[in-house]
Amino acid sequence: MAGAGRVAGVVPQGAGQPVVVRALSLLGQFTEQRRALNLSELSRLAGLAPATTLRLARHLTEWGALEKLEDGRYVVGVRLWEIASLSPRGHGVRQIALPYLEDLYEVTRHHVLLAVREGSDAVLIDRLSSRTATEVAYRVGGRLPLRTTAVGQVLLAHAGPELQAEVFAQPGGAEPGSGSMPAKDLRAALAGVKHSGAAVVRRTHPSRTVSVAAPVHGADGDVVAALSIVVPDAATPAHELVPLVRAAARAISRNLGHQAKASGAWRHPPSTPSAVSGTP
Amino acid sequence: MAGAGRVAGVVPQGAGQPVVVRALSLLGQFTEQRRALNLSELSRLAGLAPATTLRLARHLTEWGALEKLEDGRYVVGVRLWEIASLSPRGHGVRQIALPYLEDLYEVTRHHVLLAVREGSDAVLIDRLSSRTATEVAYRVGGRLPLRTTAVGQVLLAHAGPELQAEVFAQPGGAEPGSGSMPAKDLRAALAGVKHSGAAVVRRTHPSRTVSVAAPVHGADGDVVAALSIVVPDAATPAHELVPLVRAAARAISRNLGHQAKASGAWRHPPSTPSAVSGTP
DNA sequence: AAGTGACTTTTCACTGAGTGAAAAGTACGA
DNA sequence: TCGTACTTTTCACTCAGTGAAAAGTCACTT
Repeated sequence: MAGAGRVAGVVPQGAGQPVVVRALSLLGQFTEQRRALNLSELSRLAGLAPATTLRLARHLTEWGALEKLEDGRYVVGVRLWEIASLSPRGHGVRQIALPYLEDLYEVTRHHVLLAVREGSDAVLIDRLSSRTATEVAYRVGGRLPLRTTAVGQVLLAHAGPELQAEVFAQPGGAEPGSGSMPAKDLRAALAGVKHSGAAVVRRTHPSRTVSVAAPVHGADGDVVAALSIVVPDAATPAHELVPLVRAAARAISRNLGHQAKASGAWRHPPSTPSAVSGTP
Repeated sequence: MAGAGRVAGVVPQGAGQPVVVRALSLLGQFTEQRRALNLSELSRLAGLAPATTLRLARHLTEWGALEKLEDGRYVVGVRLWEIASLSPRGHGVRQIALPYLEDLYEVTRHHVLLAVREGSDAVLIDRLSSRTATEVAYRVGGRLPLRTTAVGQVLLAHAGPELQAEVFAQPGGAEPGSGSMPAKDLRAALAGVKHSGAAVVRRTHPSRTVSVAAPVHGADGDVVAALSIVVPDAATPAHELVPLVRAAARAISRNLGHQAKASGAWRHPPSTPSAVSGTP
């Protein structure tokens, strides 16, 4: 593959990456702000030749990963959404956690968040919010920074040292309204998070809020997700929320098979379809 | 690409399909029952050589479409889930419809479903259910038949004639508890659905239920989704539910930009980020 | 009607990315 | 120690994928 057109001796290929990755990178160009892209946008953003982009986009469309609108633009397809709903760390934890999130929400009537780690970010898996609660910055499916959010700090505190080092090395601190925390302070904060079993983060933007997050453990003891509640500052003091959030997080962990005679839970659905698989 | 190993003149490749599609077909092997697959299962199910499967699975993993567990098995990754959450017909309609689904649920306390069409099936986009409501057969992200479900009949009634023909040609009728409807009766039923603006379907399995579904229209007038309520038989008579469901469906349609001076809605997020994009 | 600019799609000669049989490595149980 | 099943590496072969260029399409402008 990869030719130089008609003239010989020209630059061969677009990238050193395999076709499959290049095709997937097209999917990666879609964002919250850019939910529909035309061919030239896709081509430009992904850095691929138009002809190549067209062919790949067609293959993706053929399978259902993309859909083509009548105006020629492409959007992410339902088929992809369908497959993605099988993601254990996506809809999987969500299904198990949902009832507990609802309990927490019913009791407090504030925002309740569930997030998992993906690379050096957190991804928001679910959010319950009343229309009257304070404004929140993040949407389901969106990414959150690890440094400046409560869920992020919980996930970071329990992550491997390599990841922590990577995050510390990042520029960071640019998040508005959270006060750019010096690297040393953050390291200390993470230690505190690990000991206390909860992270407390204050923000001033987009509104004055306090977030309290706690870790959710999987069957093997790893931290697989973080649960958090976001309340307006000056509401219930944080130290009263900590036990509430920790208790809910523990309940979810137990349902995931944590410390429960290694029942397998969502890590072994074929043998024990008890936990994740069912329709509640 | 595609070689015959060392010996010359042997069958060349695994399939006539492009690499990208073959890679995506690996994703397609994951189902509700099989959320984690090892290499040989993937290889066998997809009909690809082990070496090829390994390479493709690695590429998918590299990008995040798959994740590899410590036991060597693969699962669908959060990155894919993240991208899929940008699907206008997936999370897109869901976001807009959710408040109305909630209203319907609050008022009736029965199952509320939202589904879109994907190929010759319906895909369940969202479901609200109390723990006390009747049993339902389907899960979010799962597929529903078009012939035998209320949402399916709504989607089918408003689909193009080619699709209708295709569905009529299928074996069908094998769904338990819905009474295999003769093709002619179904065709008549669909006409009724189109006129009355609602589909009513009775089931006896897994429990005795009545479903009432109504169409949701997009900005351009097409039916983009179907909304339905599922109540135990002998509860509120169906004819009383029809106006309720239709009203909710119309409210959602309006929010999608239906008949509202072609505001664009979710089909044109870049220009008018009003509807789908926001975090409610 | 003819011209302009931007986008999509087709064409085609070239070649290295992808292929899969076979072999080697790994893990587990008898 | 041997046997079985799965994962991973190797490697000679070649065709699927590539992208520059050209052609087609569409919406505006003059």
